[in-house]
Amino acid sequence: METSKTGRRPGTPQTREAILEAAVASFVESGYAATTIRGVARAADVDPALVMHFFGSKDGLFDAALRAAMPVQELAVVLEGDVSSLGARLTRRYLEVWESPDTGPRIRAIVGSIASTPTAAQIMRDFMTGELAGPLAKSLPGDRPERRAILAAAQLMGMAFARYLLAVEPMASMTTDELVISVGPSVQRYLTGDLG
Amino acid sequence: METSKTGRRPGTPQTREAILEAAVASFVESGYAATTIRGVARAADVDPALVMHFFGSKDGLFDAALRAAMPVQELAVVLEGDVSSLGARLTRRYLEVWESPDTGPRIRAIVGSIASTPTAAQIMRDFMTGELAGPLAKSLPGDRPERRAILAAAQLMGMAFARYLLAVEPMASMTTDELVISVGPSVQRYLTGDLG
DNA sequence: AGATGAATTCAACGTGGTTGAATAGCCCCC
DNA sequence: GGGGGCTATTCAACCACGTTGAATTCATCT
Repeated sequence: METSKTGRRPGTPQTREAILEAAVASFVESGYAATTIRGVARAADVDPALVMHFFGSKDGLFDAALRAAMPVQELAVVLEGDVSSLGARLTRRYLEVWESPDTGPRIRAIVGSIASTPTAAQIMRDFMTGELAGPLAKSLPGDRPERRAILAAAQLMGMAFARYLLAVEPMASMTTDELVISVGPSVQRYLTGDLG
Repeated sequence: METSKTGRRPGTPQTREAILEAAVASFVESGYAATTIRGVARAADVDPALVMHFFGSKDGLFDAALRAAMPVQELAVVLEGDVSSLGARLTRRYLEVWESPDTGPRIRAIVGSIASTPTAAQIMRDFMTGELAGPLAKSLPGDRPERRAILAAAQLMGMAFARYLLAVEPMASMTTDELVISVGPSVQRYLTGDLG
């Protein structure tokens, strides 16, 4: 007899994971706009409506695909150690996250999609406050630690934005060490210096 | 007789400008994704195909609408005066551009659309190098002026990104003066300080 | 065995960007 | 002063996309 087309497939369904995997790949490689639900469905060998069934909307898919994949990856590990050299350590660690082959592309996909999707801005906001500035503020000795932390985070964002998204020269071709030496002290000033 | 539907309209055609105006308004108010060629055409009381005829594609329309509208607006005016306090002046001027009711929304529209459209990144790159870092580098006394200028520009971008696009706290609710006092010295360090 | 619920597909709708052909007004040249 | 060519303008259509609703099949619980 014919293999049935519609209805539930036999066997244990891990289709949801397959869809997510295909979605992450597409969002990372092609960005939000160029990623289509139909394309993801095709890649996962599945009907487009099934993607909707699981994730509700294209935005929901983006959310599920990239929020889970955000690097909770031990950015806080650099907080241990003396705070007088935290600026350099933090700058270096941050650069590593943007350059790592698995975390970097995802971050770029999220940051690049800000304003096209409402979720992207929310993910980024959650990351900056919850993941970066939050823990950072807790380990700062001076006054107004939240302000210090967010100023440092903003400086790091700007550096990454210019270097990895815009790839503007001569920022893009500086070495990591040069960046740490150049930017680190500014970060350090936000963390422990005089803010007026 | 009937007024003709198709063919050229009588009178001097300044339709192109009307389309551009409608496009700027829509891009600024609604962003790139939510702006539709059909909607712009409707607002300009014109057929969608005419928009294509003039601007080639949605991306071309975006380019024409917002590149021309970018603030060549005297960012270089702050370059006059002593370079020892340039950091503060530049920071203040930059904030003004992002906060001005006519330039601010346009910049936000462009920056927010990066990666959805290839043009947005190009516009932003041109702005950072040609408009900001370029003239800045020429008026710097120290070594590696291009690097100094781009580091300062990146710092300013990060501040604006966190404050105006993400609106992350406590960055969004700081006053302009507080920002100038906090961020100005970091910019100053990039311009004239020791970079290692 | 029957019922319930979840997984899966199909077909369709509406909208959006884009295209190709067609028409109508303007201007230049003989 | 009439004809040819350029440009502005519209119309109709195409195709891909996000999304929806009903239908079907499988797994599981009672």
